[in-house]
Amino acid sequence: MRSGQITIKDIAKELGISASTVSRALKDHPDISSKTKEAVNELAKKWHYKPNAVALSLRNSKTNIIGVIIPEIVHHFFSSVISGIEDVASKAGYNVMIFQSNESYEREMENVQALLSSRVDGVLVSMSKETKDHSHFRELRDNGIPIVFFDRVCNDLSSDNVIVDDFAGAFAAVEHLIKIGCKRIAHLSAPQHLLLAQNRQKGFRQAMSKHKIPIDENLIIKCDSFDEAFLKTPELLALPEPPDAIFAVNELTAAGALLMVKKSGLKVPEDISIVGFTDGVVSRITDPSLTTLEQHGFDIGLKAAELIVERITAGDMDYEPVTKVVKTSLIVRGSTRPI
Amino acid sequence: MRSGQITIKDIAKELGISASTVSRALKDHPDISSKTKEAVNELAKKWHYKPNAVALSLRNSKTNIIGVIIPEIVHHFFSSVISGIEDVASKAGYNVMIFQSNESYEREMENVQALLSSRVDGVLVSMSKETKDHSHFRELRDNGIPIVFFDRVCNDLSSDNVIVDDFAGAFAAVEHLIKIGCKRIAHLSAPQHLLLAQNRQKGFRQAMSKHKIPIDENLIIKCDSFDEAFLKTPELLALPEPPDAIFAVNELTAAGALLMVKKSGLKVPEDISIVGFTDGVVSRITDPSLTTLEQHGFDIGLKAAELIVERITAGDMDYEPVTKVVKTSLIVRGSTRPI
DNA sequence: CTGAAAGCGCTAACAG
DNA sequence: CTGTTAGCGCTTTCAG
Repeated sequence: MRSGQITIKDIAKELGISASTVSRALKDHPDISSKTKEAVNELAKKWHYKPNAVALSLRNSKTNIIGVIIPEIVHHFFSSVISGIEDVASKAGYNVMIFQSNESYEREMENVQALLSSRVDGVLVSMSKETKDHSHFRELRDNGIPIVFFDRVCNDLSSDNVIVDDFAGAFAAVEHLIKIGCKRIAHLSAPQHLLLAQNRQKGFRQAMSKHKIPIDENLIIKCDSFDEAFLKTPELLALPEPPDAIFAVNELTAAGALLMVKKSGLKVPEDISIVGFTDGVVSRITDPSLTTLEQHGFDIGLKAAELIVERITAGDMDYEPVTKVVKTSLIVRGSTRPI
Repeated sequence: MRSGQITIKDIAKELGISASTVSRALKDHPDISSKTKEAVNELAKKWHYKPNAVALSLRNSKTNIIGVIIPEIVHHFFSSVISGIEDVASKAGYNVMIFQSNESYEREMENVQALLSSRVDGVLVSMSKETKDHSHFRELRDNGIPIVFFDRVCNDLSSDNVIVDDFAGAFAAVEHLIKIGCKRIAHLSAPQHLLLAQNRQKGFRQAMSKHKIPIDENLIIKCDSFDEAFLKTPELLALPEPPDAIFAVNELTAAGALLMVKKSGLKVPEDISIVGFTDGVVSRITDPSLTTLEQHGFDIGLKAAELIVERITAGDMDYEPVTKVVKTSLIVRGSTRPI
């Protein structure tokens, strides 16, 4: 067997015609005689001819590749997003190239370099927690590569964004806690340079003040992982006036808090109600299962991919950035007490 | 600003030299005068020149892309594998292209076509549950593209494999159940055309017979998802002689069984011990947390990626296939009673 | 030390 | 209806 894959030339040679004729025959060009077309198509099928995407990319200056940079793949939310992206992309004829930043700014910049080299047609990014400078993203745009940010977006770079309605989600969650009678609500929050964290905290505060509940700043702490919840929850419970509810910035943190509350002998939801954010498997599987906000990761992936495909096909880098907001939905489960 | 990215030609033109000189200068060719080199490198940096990977791919017939086909990204195990793959790949200078089969044979074949078209250098596959015919994978190989299967491997196609030691894992799990005194052990199993499912069941059977415990075939049922566990667990518990332990083929199934057992009023682990397979977040978060087998998804990804990179660099399709086995580790948690 | 030319696979303008 | 040519960006002989 010959090495390498079949090319248009191989077919041309076999049939004693020119490469361009083969090319035209394969795309059913009206100029070509049906006899030639038949012969070409038959041989192409027989030999399993597959157009060389690399050659096409070079010729058309279009790779049909969408690059994706995410902090961590191993994360229910992010893998859902990728799943959504892959879905839209494959339907639109694009392939998806994945890069992990591992929450490192350094790595994220390398990823961007690789993306530039690869000449991807568009890029989808959820920023690393470390990232504060955005010039590498600007470089993509300067090179005519459209970007859509999702979830962890840039506040200073004017850009296309697809985000969760963090504010409304947090607001709804906290309002729910208030409605079921909670008064001292703690908030386990993420670093405040993330827009997402800001908005969730804003939602928390606004819900509290709407219902005229004083905010105890001691109940708002930075705590955004399963392990950190193990450390910090006991401290909260040890306060002179401990909380009667916890609103956590994400699912794993909520699960960690839940475990620690139970371990300390308190009952959920009788003594303390807990609400998380993001509806992954985790929230369904804890005992009691977690009241949480469905974040619709898959939808975010869909929307982000649709938007980037739009930008790519428009081919015009002079667009007005849009921000698409995906609504969250409050899912009430066992970790909050009934009204 | 010019549209498209900077090319070697742009630099050549600006400097009044030829493209080939620029090319050589950029790769520090000894023939080139240091003055020229300096000028070229300076301008390249100033203009943010990035070599066009597409052109390189075409020229070298090498894309530096590794294609990955997996059933579902949204799955702790698979996303861990991808993470491992991405890690190795990026270090070795490869990019990773992701395709989901969504457990569909149809889709998997389309993925392979896309991979062929993309001229990826190598492919990593975990087969869909539906796949019984493997000619599409053979086509990859016939075109000189090496494949490494992981986790869900092909039994009839002789190929490189990276698998979990399912047999030993299952054996260890069941032996542990026996040691803590369980006698009637149920096995929630996956479809038997998957090698993985066969091996786990074999491990189950062998452990039982080693300890001379009779196997009740009514306690071996096909049940491999969270929802299915909701349906089938009550049936098991309603048997005249219900089980005193459950060994589930995966984590979510174990979690589903756990919930149903608790719901039926029985206590875990006092009345029934449960062991799962795969150590994802889920197993750590259930109450009690699940005794399970760490499947080392990340390691599988590492190994698979290392192997494919090896095959690619060897560039010889005439190799003796190897099967690498990643050991599982039994993690004992609260869902099994102490000895 | 540098340049011109050819070729990776494909297509589109141009020319019969 | 079909072939020739040129070019996408890059490297690598071969010539100077």
